[in-house]
Amino acid sequence: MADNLPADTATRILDAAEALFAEHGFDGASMRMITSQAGVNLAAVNYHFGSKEGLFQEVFHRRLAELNKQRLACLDALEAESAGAAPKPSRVLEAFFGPALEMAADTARGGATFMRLLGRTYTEPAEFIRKFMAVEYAEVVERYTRALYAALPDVPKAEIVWRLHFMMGAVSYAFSGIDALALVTGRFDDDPALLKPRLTAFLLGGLRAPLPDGPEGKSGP
Amino acid sequence: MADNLPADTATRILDAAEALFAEHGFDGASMRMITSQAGVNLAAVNYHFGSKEGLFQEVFHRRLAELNKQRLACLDALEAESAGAAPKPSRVLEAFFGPALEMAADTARGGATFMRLLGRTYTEPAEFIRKFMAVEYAEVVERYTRALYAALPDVPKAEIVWRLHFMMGAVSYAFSGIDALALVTGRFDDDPALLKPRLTAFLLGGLRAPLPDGPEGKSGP
DNA sequence: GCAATAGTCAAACGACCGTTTGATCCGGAT
DNA sequence: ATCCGGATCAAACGGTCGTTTGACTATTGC
Repeated sequence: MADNLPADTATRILDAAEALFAEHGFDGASMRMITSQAGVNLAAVNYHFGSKEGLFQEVFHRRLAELNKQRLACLDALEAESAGAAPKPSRVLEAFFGPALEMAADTARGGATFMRLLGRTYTEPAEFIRKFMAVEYAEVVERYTRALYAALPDVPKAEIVWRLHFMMGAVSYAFSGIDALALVTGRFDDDPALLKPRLTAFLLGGLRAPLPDGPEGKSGP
Repeated sequence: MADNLPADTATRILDAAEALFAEHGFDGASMRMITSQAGVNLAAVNYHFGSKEGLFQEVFHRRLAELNKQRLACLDALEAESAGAAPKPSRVLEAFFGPALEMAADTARGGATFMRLLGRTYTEPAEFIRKFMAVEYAEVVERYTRALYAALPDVPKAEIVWRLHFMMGAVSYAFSGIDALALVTGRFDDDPALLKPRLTAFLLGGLRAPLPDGPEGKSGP
């Protein structure tokens, strides 16, 4: 059951917890499952992370800190490149979802596992989870909503917030990837590398869709 | 803790379970929480539903059977109306997501609660859940994918399946509605009745988006 | 060489889990 | 009046949960 690479005890716990939380959820993955898969003593989790909740938070912080740092760097580069002018919506979307999609494609270092976990965690309303997710995402969401406001001046801001909401739903669902559909339609045999262009095309179409009530309002270029 | 309306014992259990599963998940909602909220004896669940899993399945079957019956009826009506010709994509989408959105707006009779539960359950990979979800959805998905193939002859079938996948993600995420975003951007003060036009506009934009790789392919009218 | 510290370990803690049991109640058929 | 089956009930079952304890080991600083 132990990992191939011994590594640090805390790291082995984080890796095992990431995989088991993704598969069974927070309540469904027990401390004994986690520690035995990590090949460490049961008490090690409480020693290194204080509690099961502390472990859960650290599993997320380890990945999200890196992911959101990349997202901010991408946006910085994009804004520097188009000095002063508003970047195109497609570029903003790519800056936001690109790093996540790359992480989702990284099956070797556990990125894919984490994105599955992230996808299913978005829909879990446990309070301690919502709390630290809000903290972890605060800066990124703030910067990107402002970038989208500038990129889509014709679309009302409230509409943009909603659509960002919808987009994150589509993405996290694509990650959690349990394929409720695939169970019915038969498994996709497609190359998973095709997910990125397909998803971004879909998201961009939704982001720039005509406004609901009013006339056949146009939107981005 | 007991409900206002005494009603049938089995029904009271189903109502309480629906709410508690939505809030805490399958593992997080215990039998004792459910039965005490329903105001019934602990053993009543096993007597009426056999097991906790049986209860969970029945919570879903009660709502999904009705929901999918409506969806099939909507599609029947749509196909009868446009005799022979392929219905417009927007009409197909409305037939599919309309009943779900109406149920989500029904806060009085618990429909909204169930749709939150449904949203978070899509991302839970527990095997017994995936099994009966596949059974429950089989006919509806089969009929609607065929309808979308006909409605969007220019879009490759694989692409349509993917996009249906993305759309269900956006919708279920909108339902689970814990508003990971709202935590950061501040709560939406908007009328929840505006969700339907906003969501359908977004979905239609995504469904008819230009294809990813090839030329600037057009799609539906 | 020795004290101090960080890490690991087996074992146990009380609490809660889903399920089962057997007694008890009750309305309708015999 | 009696029996019967469905429904409800308090109580208990064996297990598993997250966490804590206290002893033991290895490493560090002086």
